[in-house]
Amino acid sequence: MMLQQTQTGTVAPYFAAFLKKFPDVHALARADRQDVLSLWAGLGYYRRAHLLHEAARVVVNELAGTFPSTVDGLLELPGIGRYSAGAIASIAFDVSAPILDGNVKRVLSRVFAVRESHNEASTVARLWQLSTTVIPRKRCGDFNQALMDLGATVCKPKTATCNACPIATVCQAHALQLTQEIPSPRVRSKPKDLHLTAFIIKAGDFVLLHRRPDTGLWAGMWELPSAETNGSEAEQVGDAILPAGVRGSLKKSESVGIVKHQLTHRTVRFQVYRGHCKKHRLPASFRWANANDELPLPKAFQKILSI
DNA sequence: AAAACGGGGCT
DNA sequence: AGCCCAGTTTT
Repeated sequence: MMLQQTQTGTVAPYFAAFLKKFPDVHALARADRQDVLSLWAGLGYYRRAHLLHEAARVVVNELAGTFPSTVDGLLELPGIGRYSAGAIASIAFDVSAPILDGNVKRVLSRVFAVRESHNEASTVARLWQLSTTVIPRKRCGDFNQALMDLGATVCKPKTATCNACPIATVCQAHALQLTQEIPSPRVRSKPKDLHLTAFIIKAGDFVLLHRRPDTGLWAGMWELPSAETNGSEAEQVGDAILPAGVRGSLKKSESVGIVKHQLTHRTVRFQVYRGHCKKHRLPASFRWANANDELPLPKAFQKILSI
Protein backbone atom coordinates (compact mmCIF):
# COMPACT_ATOMS: atom_id res chain seq x y z
CA MET A 1 0.00 0.00 0.00
CA MET A 2 2.86 2.35 0.81
CA LEU A 3 4.44 1.59 -2.56
CA GLN A 4 1.44 2.87 -4.52
CA GLN A 5 2.80 5.85 -6.48
CA THR A 6 5.78 6.02 -4.11
CA GLN A 7 9.35 4.96 -4.80
CA THR A 8 10.79 2.05 -2.81
CA GLY A 9 13.66 4.12 -1.43
CA THR A 10 11.21 6.64 -0.03
CA VAL A 11 9.01 3.95 1.49
CA ALA A 12 11.74 1.89 3.19
CA PRO A 13 12.13 3.82 6.47
CA TYR A 14 8.36 4.34 6.84
CA PHE A 15 7.80 0.61 6.26
CA ALA A 16 10.34 -0.38 8.91
CA ALA A 17 8.83 1.93 11.53
CA PHE A 18 5.31 0.83 10.61
CA LEU A 19 6.04 -2.87 11.06
CA LYS A 20 7.83 -2.25 14.31
CA LYS A 21 4.70 -0.59 15.67
CA PHE A 22 2.19 -2.94 13.98
CA PRO A 23 3.92 -6.33 13.58
CA ASP A 24 0.83 -8.15 12.24
CA VAL A 25 -2.67 -7.62 10.94
CA HIS A 26 -4.19 -7.97 14.41
CA ALA A 27 -2.08 -5.19 15.85
CA LEU A 28 -3.05 -2.95 12.94
CA ALA A 29 -6.74 -3.83 13.16
CA ARG A 30 -7.00 -2.76 16.80
CA ALA A 31 -4.87 0.36 16.43
CA ASP A 32 -6.22 3.89 16.67
CA ARG A 33 -6.41 5.57 13.32
CA GLN A 34 -4.43 8.54 14.63
CA ASP A 35 -1.50 6.22 15.42
CA VAL A 36 -1.69 4.75 11.92
CA LEU A 37 -1.72 8.23 10.42
CA SER A 38 1.24 9.29 12.59
CA LEU A 39 3.40 6.58 11.08
CA TRP A 40 2.20 7.64 7.62
CA ALA A 41 2.90 11.34 8.22
CA GLY A 42 5.17 12.67 5.47
CA LEU A 43 4.50 9.81 3.06
CA GLY A 44 1.52 11.42 1.34
CA TYR A 45 -1.71 10.05 -0.13
CA TYR A 46 -3.03 9.70 3.40
CA ARG A 47 -6.22 7.99 2.30
CA ARG A 48 -4.01 4.93 1.79
CA ALA A 49 -3.43 4.75 5.54
CA HIS A 50 -7.13 4.86 6.26
CA LEU A 51 -7.86 2.22 3.60
CA LEU A 52 -5.08 -0.07 4.86
CA HIS A 53 -6.44 0.23 8.38
CA GLU A 54 -9.92 -0.65 7.10
CA ALA A 55 -8.53 -3.61 5.16
CA ALA A 56 -6.85 -4.94 8.30
CA ARG A 57 -10.13 -4.70 10.17
CA VAL A 58 -11.95 -6.59 7.42
CA VAL A 59 -9.31 -9.35 7.44
CA VAL A 60 -9.53 -9.73 11.21
CA ASN A 61 -13.25 -9.22 11.76
CA GLU A 62 -14.76 -10.80 8.65
CA LEU A 63 -12.11 -13.23 7.39
CA ALA A 64 -10.95 -14.67 10.72
CA GLY A 65 -7.50 -13.15 10.28
CA THR A 66 -6.83 -15.01 7.03
CA PHE A 67 -5.63 -12.92 4.12
CA PRO A 68 -7.38 -13.55 0.76
CA SER A 69 -5.17 -15.49 -1.66
CA THR A 70 -7.07 -14.90 -4.90
CA VAL A 71 -7.27 -11.83 -7.11
CA ASP A 72 -11.04 -11.56 -6.66
CA GLY A 73 -10.76 -11.97 -2.89
CA LEU A 74 -8.03 -9.34 -2.67
CA LEU A 75 -10.05 -6.91 -4.81
CA GLU A 76 -12.71 -6.92 -2.09
CA LEU A 77 -10.36 -5.25 0.34
CA PRO A 78 -10.31 -1.44 0.62
CA GLY A 79 -7.32 0.15 -1.08
CA ILE A 80 -6.45 -2.90 -3.16
CA GLY A 81 -7.06 -2.43 -6.88
CA ARG A 82 -6.20 -4.46 -9.92
CA TYR A 83 -2.44 -3.93 -9.71
CA SER A 84 -2.10 -4.64 -5.98
CA ALA A 85 -4.36 -7.69 -6.19
CA GLY A 86 -2.26 -9.13 -9.01
CA ALA A 87 1.01 -8.32 -7.26
CA ILE A 88 -0.01 -9.86 -3.95
CA ALA A 89 -1.63 -12.92 -5.54
CA SER A 90 1.37 -13.67 -7.75
CA ILE A 91 4.19 -12.79 -5.35
CA ALA A 92 2.72 -14.00 -2.06
CA PHE A 93 0.51 -16.87 -3.24
CA ASP A 94 2.06 -18.00 -6.53
CA VAL A 95 -1.14 -17.29 -8.44
CA SER A 96 -0.72 -16.72 -12.17
CA ALA A 97 -1.97 -13.13 -12.21
CA PRO A 98 -0.87 -10.15 -14.32
CA ILE A 99 0.27 -6.79 -12.99
CA LEU A 100 0.52 -3.36 -14.59
CA ASP A 101 2.27 -0.56 -12.75
CA GLY A 102 4.18 2.42 -14.10
CA ASN A 103 7.32 0.41 -14.73
CA VAL A 104 5.57 -2.49 -16.42
CA LYS A 105 3.58 -0.09 -18.61
CA ARG A 106 6.83 1.39 -19.89
CA VAL A 107 8.60 -1.96 -20.38
CA LEU A 108 5.70 -3.59 -22.24
CA SER A 109 5.10 -0.48 -24.34
CA ARG A 110 8.68 -0.65 -25.53
CA VAL A 111 8.96 -4.41 -25.96
CA PHE A 112 5.82 -4.47 -28.10
CA ALA A 113 6.28 -1.00 -29.60
CA VAL A 114 2.96 0.33 -28.32
CA ARG A 115 3.03 3.96 -29.42
CA GLU A 116 -0.42 5.03 -28.27
CA SER A 117 -0.64 7.33 -25.26
CA HIS A 118 -1.08 5.83 -21.81
CA ASN A 119 -3.80 8.43 -21.26
CA GLU A 120 -6.06 6.36 -23.48
CA ALA A 121 -8.03 3.73 -21.61
CA SER A 122 -7.85 1.49 -24.66
CA THR A 123 -4.04 1.59 -24.50
CA VAL A 124 -4.03 0.58 -20.86
CA ALA A 125 -6.45 -2.25 -21.67
CA ARG A 126 -4.06 -3.41 -24.38
CA LEU A 127 -1.16 -3.35 -21.93
CA TRP A 128 -3.11 -5.39 -19.38
CA GLN A 129 -3.72 -7.92 -22.14
CA LEU A 130 -0.01 -8.00 -22.96
CA SER A 131 0.88 -8.37 -19.28
CA THR A 132 -1.42 -11.39 -19.17
CA THR A 133 0.12 -13.01 -22.22
CA VAL A 134 3.73 -12.75 -21.04
CA ILE A 135 3.17 -14.46 -17.66
CA PRO A 136 4.98 -17.79 -17.42
CA ARG A 137 3.39 -20.84 -15.80
CA LYS A 138 5.98 -21.10 -13.08
CA ARG A 139 7.41 -18.48 -10.75
CA CYS A 140 4.96 -15.85 -11.97
CA GLY A 141 5.65 -13.76 -8.88
CA ASP A 142 9.37 -13.69 -9.59
CA PHE A 143 8.60 -12.87 -13.21
CA ASN A 144 6.36 -9.96 -12.25
CA GLN A 145 8.98 -8.58 -9.90
CA ALA A 146 11.60 -8.96 -12.60
CA LEU A 147 9.42 -6.99 -15.01
CA MET A 148 9.13 -4.15 -12.50
CA ASP A 149 12.82 -4.23 -11.62
CA LEU A 150 13.75 -4.11 -15.28
CA GLY A 151 11.74 -0.92 -15.61
CA ALA A 152 13.17 0.56 -12.43
CA THR A 153 16.84 -0.17 -13.13
CA VAL A 154 17.36 -0.63 -16.90
CA CYS A 155 14.36 0.38 -18.98
CA LYS A 156 14.16 3.80 -17.31
CA PRO A 157 12.03 6.69 -18.59
CA LYS A 158 14.82 9.00 -19.78
CA THR A 159 18.01 6.99 -19.91
CA ALA A 160 17.22 3.45 -20.96
CA THR A 161 20.42 1.39 -20.94
CA CYS A 162 19.55 -1.03 -23.71
CA ASN A 163 23.10 -2.39 -23.91
CA ALA A 164 22.61 -3.75 -20.39
CA CYS A 165 19.14 -5.11 -21.09
CA PRO A 166 18.68 -8.90 -21.00
CA ILE A 167 15.72 -8.78 -23.41
CA ALA A 168 16.98 -6.16 -25.87
CA THR A 169 17.04 -8.83 -28.58
CA VAL A 170 13.27 -9.22 -28.46
CA CYS A 171 12.45 -5.54 -27.89
CA GLN A 172 10.61 -4.00 -30.83
CA ALA A 173 11.26 -0.42 -29.71
CA HIS A 174 14.98 -1.17 -29.61
CA ALA A 175 14.88 -2.77 -33.05
CA LEU A 176 13.01 0.22 -34.47
CA GLN A 177 15.11 2.77 -32.53
CA LEU A 178 11.97 4.08 -30.91
CA THR A 179 13.02 3.70 -27.29
CA GLN A 180 13.10 7.45 -26.74
CA GLU A 181 9.70 7.90 -28.40
CA ILE A 182 7.97 5.21 -26.35
CA PRO A 183 5.97 5.65 -24.29
CA SER A 184 4.52 8.82 -25.77
CA PRO A 185 4.38 11.71 -23.31
CA ARG A 186 1.47 11.76 -20.92
CA VAL A 187 -0.89 14.71 -20.99
CA ARG A 188 -0.89 16.33 -17.59
CA SER A 189 -2.97 19.11 -16.14
CA LYS A 190 -1.14 22.11 -14.75
CA PRO A 191 -0.93 22.46 -10.97
CA LYS A 192 -3.52 24.86 -9.59
CA ASP A 193 -2.59 27.61 -7.16
CA LEU A 194 -3.83 27.30 -3.59
CA HIS A 195 -3.34 30.30 -1.32
CA LEU A 196 -3.48 29.54 2.39
CA THR A 197 -2.94 31.74 5.41
CA ALA A 198 -1.48 29.76 8.32
CA PHE A 199 -0.94 30.78 11.94
CA ILE A 200 1.87 29.72 14.25
CA ILE A 201 0.27 30.45 17.62
CA LYS A 202 2.48 29.53 20.55
CA ALA A 203 1.81 29.29 24.27
CA GLY A 204 5.15 28.59 25.90
CA ASP A 205 6.44 25.33 24.42
CA PHE A 206 3.06 24.50 22.91
CA VAL A 207 1.78 25.27 19.46
CA LEU A 208 -1.85 25.43 18.40
CA LEU A 209 -2.86 22.67 15.99
CA HIS A 210 -6.16 21.89 14.31
CA ARG A 211 -7.50 18.57 13.06
CA ARG A 212 -8.53 18.58 9.42
CA PRO A 213 -11.77 17.01 8.14
CA ASP A 214 -11.86 13.36 7.05
CA THR A 215 -12.17 14.30 3.39
CA GLY A 216 -10.09 16.23 0.91
CA LEU A 217 -6.48 17.34 1.07
CA TRP A 218 -4.57 16.02 4.09
CA ALA A 219 -7.73 14.28 5.32
CA GLY A 220 -7.68 13.48 9.04
CA MET A 221 -4.23 15.01 9.46
CA TRP A 222 -3.35 17.88 11.79
CA GLU A 223 -2.40 21.33 10.58
CA LEU A 224 -1.48 24.78 11.71
CA PRO A 225 -4.78 26.68 11.84
CA SER A 226 -5.17 27.88 8.30
CA ALA A 227 -7.67 28.84 5.66
CA GLU A 228 -7.82 29.70 2.02
CA THR A 229 -7.26 33.41 1.59
CA ASN A 230 -8.83 34.44 -1.72
CA GLY A 231 -7.59 38.00 -1.32
CA SER A 232 -9.18 38.69 2.06
CA GLU A 233 -7.11 40.17 4.86
CA ALA A 234 -5.18 37.74 7.01
CA GLU A 235 -6.64 39.34 10.12
CA GLN A 236 -10.13 38.42 8.97
CA VAL A 237 -8.94 34.90 8.26
CA GLY A 238 -7.71 34.69 11.84
CA ASP A 239 -11.05 35.94 13.12
CA ALA A 240 -12.78 33.24 11.15
CA ILE A 241 -10.72 30.22 12.15
CA LEU A 242 -9.00 30.82 15.51
CA PRO A 243 -10.89 29.79 18.68
CA ALA A 244 -12.45 32.74 20.52
CA GLY A 245 -10.26 32.47 23.60
CA VAL A 246 -7.10 32.44 21.56
CA ARG A 247 -8.31 35.31 19.41
CA GLY A 248 -9.12 37.45 22.44
CA SER A 249 -5.75 37.25 24.12
CA LEU A 250 -3.58 37.09 21.02
CA LYS A 251 -0.67 39.46 21.07
CA LYS A 252 -0.16 41.31 17.85
CA SER A 253 0.55 38.71 15.18
CA GLU A 254 3.13 39.43 12.56
CA SER A 255 3.78 38.04 9.14
CA VAL A 256 6.87 35.88 8.86
CA GLY A 257 6.72 35.50 5.10
CA ILE A 258 5.67 33.10 2.38
CA VAL A 259 6.29 29.36 2.30
CA LYS A 260 5.85 27.62 -1.04
CA HIS A 261 5.00 23.93 -1.14
CA GLN A 262 4.76 22.00 -4.40
CA LEU A 263 2.33 19.13 -4.79
CA THR A 264 1.48 17.23 -7.95
CA HIS A 265 -1.81 19.00 -8.60
CA ARG A 266 -1.42 22.03 -6.39
CA THR A 267 1.09 24.79 -5.80
CA VAL A 268 0.44 25.83 -2.21
CA ARG A 269 1.57 29.25 -1.07
CA PHE A 270 1.33 29.80 2.67
CA GLN A 271 1.17 33.30 4.05
CA VAL A 272 2.51 32.58 7.54
CA TYR A 273 1.70 34.63 10.64
CA ARG A 274 3.17 34.21 14.09
CA GLY A 275 1.67 35.12 17.44
CA HIS A 276 1.52 34.01 21.07
CA CYS A 277 -0.96 33.86 23.90
CA LYS A 278 -1.79 31.91 27.05
CA LYS A 279 -3.13 28.36 26.92
CA HIS A 280 -6.90 28.26 26.73
CA ARG A 281 -9.51 25.56 26.73
CA LEU A 282 -10.03 24.62 23.12
CA PRO A 283 -12.82 23.22 20.96
CA ALA A 284 -12.52 19.50 20.19
CA SER A 285 -10.81 19.91 16.83
CA PHE A 286 -7.93 21.96 18.34
CA ARG A 287 -4.98 20.94 20.50
CA TRP A 288 -2.10 22.57 22.27
CA ALA A 289 0.65 20.28 21.01
CA ASN A 290 4.27 19.88 21.97
CA ALA A 291 7.03 17.82 20.43
CA ASN A 292 6.06 14.69 22.40
CA ASP A 293 2.55 14.47 21.01
CA GLU A 294 3.54 13.00 17.63
CA LEU A 295 0.38 14.24 15.97
CA PRO A 296 0.28 13.35 12.27
CA LEU A 297 1.47 16.46 10.47
CA PRO A 298 1.86 16.72 6.67
CA LYS A 299 5.24 17.74 5.31
CA ALA A 300 3.90 21.15 4.34
CA PHE A 301 3.31 22.04 8.00
CA GLN A 302 6.48 20.32 9.20
CA LYS A 303 8.28 22.65 6.82
CA ILE A 304 6.58 25.76 8.18
CA LEU A 305 7.28 24.80 11.79
CA SER A 306 10.97 24.27 11.06
CA ILE A 307 11.40 27.92 10.05
C1' DA B 1 -13.59 9.78 -18.64
C1' DA B 2 -11.57 12.95 -15.49
C1' DA B 3 -10.31 14.64 -11.12
C1' DA B 4 -8.57 14.11 -6.48
C1' DC B 5 -5.04 12.64 -3.76
C1' DG B 6 1.53 14.10 -1.46
C1' DG B 7 5.88 14.19 -1.65
C1' DG B 8 10.36 13.26 -3.32
C1' DG B 9 13.93 11.30 -6.63
C1' DC B 10 16.18 12.04 -10.98
C1' DT B 11 17.52 14.34 -15.24
C1' DA C 1 11.45 22.74 -14.32
C1' DG C 2 9.58 18.59 -15.84
C1' DC C 3 8.62 13.81 -15.54
C1' DC C 4 7.80 9.85 -12.95
C1' DC C 5 7.12 6.73 -9.01
C1' DA C 6 5.59 -1.13 -7.13
C1' DG C 7 -2.35 3.24 -8.02
C1' DT C 8 -7.04 3.62 -6.00
C1' DT C 9 -11.16 5.92 -5.23
C1' DT C 10 -14.49 9.35 -6.13
C1' DT C 11 -16.89 12.43 -9.09
